[in-house]
Amino acid sequence: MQDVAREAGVSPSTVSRALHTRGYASPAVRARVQAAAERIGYVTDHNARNLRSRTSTSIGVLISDLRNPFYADLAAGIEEELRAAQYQMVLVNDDGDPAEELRAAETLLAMRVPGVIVTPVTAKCPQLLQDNGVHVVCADRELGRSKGDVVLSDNKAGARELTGHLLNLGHTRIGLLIDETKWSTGAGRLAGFRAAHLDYLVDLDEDLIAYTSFDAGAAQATTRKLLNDHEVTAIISANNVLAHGALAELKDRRVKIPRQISLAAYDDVPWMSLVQPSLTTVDQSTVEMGRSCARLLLARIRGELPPQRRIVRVPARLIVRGSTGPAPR
Amino acid sequence: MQDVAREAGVSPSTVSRALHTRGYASPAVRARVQAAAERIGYVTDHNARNLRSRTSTSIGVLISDLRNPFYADLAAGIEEELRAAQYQMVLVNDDGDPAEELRAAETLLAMRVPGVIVTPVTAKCPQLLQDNGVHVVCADRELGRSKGDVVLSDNKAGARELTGHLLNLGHTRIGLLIDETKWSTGAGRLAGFRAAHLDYLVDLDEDLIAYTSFDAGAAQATTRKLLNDHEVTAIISANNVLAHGALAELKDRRVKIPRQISLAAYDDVPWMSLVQPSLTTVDQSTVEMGRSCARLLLARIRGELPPQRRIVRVPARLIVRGSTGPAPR
DNA sequence: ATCGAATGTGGCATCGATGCCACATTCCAG
DNA sequence: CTGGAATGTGGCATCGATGCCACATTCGAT
Repeated sequence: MQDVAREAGVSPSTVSRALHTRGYASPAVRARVQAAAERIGYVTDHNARNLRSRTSTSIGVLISDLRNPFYADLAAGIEEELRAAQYQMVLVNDDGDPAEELRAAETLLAMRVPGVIVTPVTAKCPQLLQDNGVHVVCADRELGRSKGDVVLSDNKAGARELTGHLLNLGHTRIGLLIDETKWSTGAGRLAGFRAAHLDYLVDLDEDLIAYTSFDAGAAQATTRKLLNDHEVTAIISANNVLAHGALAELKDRRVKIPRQISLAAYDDVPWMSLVQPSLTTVDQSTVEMGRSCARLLLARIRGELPPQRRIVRVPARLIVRGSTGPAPR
Repeated sequence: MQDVAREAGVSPSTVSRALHTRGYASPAVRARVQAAAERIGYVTDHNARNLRSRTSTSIGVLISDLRNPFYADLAAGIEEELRAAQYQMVLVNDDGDPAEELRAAETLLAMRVPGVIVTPVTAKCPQLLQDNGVHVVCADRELGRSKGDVVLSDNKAGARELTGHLLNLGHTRIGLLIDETKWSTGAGRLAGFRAAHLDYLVDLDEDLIAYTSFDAGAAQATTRKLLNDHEVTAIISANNVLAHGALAELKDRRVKIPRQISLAAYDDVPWMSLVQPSLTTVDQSTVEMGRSCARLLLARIRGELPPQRRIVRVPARLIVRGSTGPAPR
């Protein structure tokens, strides 16, 4: 910047004003400075600016697994919105590991980011960040009674609609493949599943709720067990990973979908419309969810929001495709 | 840091040495300083450190579309390796738009990142970065005769093996669905396609090379045209997006795969093993490719490499599944 | 006992951008 | 024609970490 000042024949202070802040600067000087900057290829040093102004335009994004299209879409939505607002995205995978997550949070603190978007694994992580004055938006899930802003899919409504769709087709024994119910995500989907049974006055056999772990292989094994031990005419999987496992098992068994068994999933991802038959799913508008997170966070950073926490519920949409049909009688 | 110094009863210089650099610092003082830092929750300010040392531990990653599993896997591999080395990933989507790409490059310059990994859209972008002393690794493709390091899938070998597999099954009229051949990626795959025909002494009908654009819808239309205008017994699509379009068209036509037509694709992504029949593909080890990029870049940054450019070719692996079979006679 | 090396520690300038304050110039009103 | 506001511009300290240099202390060797 010194160089630009020399080149333009003004002081560094003036250069700063001319290029960035909206302080006094005559049009003539402004033009001259800009020309000079252009000429010598000057690029502002973010580190210096950040140091001085005690902030940064980088936003931390902490997710579990970029290879899962759900997180990838979420990140894509976030990035899109941040980029439009001239912010940068620092992306960290935590692999669902609390230790990694905490380490990442510390790194982001060191970077003095003004905000972080996180799909939290542990409540400690958002806590640590907030304690240090960093704005936090939790995405996709809520841990216990947290304090900060949060953006969620309307899990209960979505699962209720999906389950209702199957009940309406005459299914009365529907298996639910689910991995966790401690976080709001799983809890909501389970609640929706239950609610739909109430809506249709169908008794819910608790044994048909098959708990598994967040892993396609495990989901396949659990599906196998479910099918061996119980009579079901339909299966709902609580997310795209579990759907993968369930479908693999049905495929192995050469079960006719939906003639013998209907299959449906929460969280629509591209492959679900490519398989034969294509899967009935709930689209949770993941990209839009990402955008919402970013918009909310930016508004918070700019101080445009009242202090109380905001909960954004992104509507879920049922997409009926070929994998669900009338219950075999 | 001042606070830590006061807390520990030493000077800031000593704190710096005790915590970070490997200068003189007695074990006693070092321990005392660390305890003090811990107590008041001190976290190094990266901005200050970066400013002073004229560098940064953030690495820029410029890709076209995070929602495409290819790029997501690439980014995941990069992030994994960077994180292990205590670097951060600043991820930017350029949507394949040269203007966005250039804008992103400027932002990364402003951040004073020591290196960037990019799937380049324009040669200008790596050029600009290199001119400003930033190390660049190009991933997945090479533009013209570029100067820098590059990590590529062994496109020619992979495509040759895949095409050979089909020729070996007796197919003599194989359609190739491809979007571009100006970049090394498409050029390599096309070259492999040709080479295989030579290997098997099969005349290649140039009309069977169907040029389309990087978009599933367009690929579907192009596939339709290909099937309408020509007799083919097999189709190869040059990447996962085009495969999506091709499969959609075959599905619409209720073509029996592989009885009537065999389908194969370059770039294995998860859905390809889920569809019925599952697709024969070439796995380009995308995650490993990402890791390679990061390793190469870090080595470059650390000055561990000789000056001449390095070209890493990641082996591609043919995966034969159910979508390819003997040519109908 | 004395000198010089070895080993720690503090002082201070520095990285580049910013924003406050002071100062210079222009301009209009009285 | 003069005083004071209005409008620009430069000087300087500052953000926090670093690394050089100088200095202080300890220790062993002669």
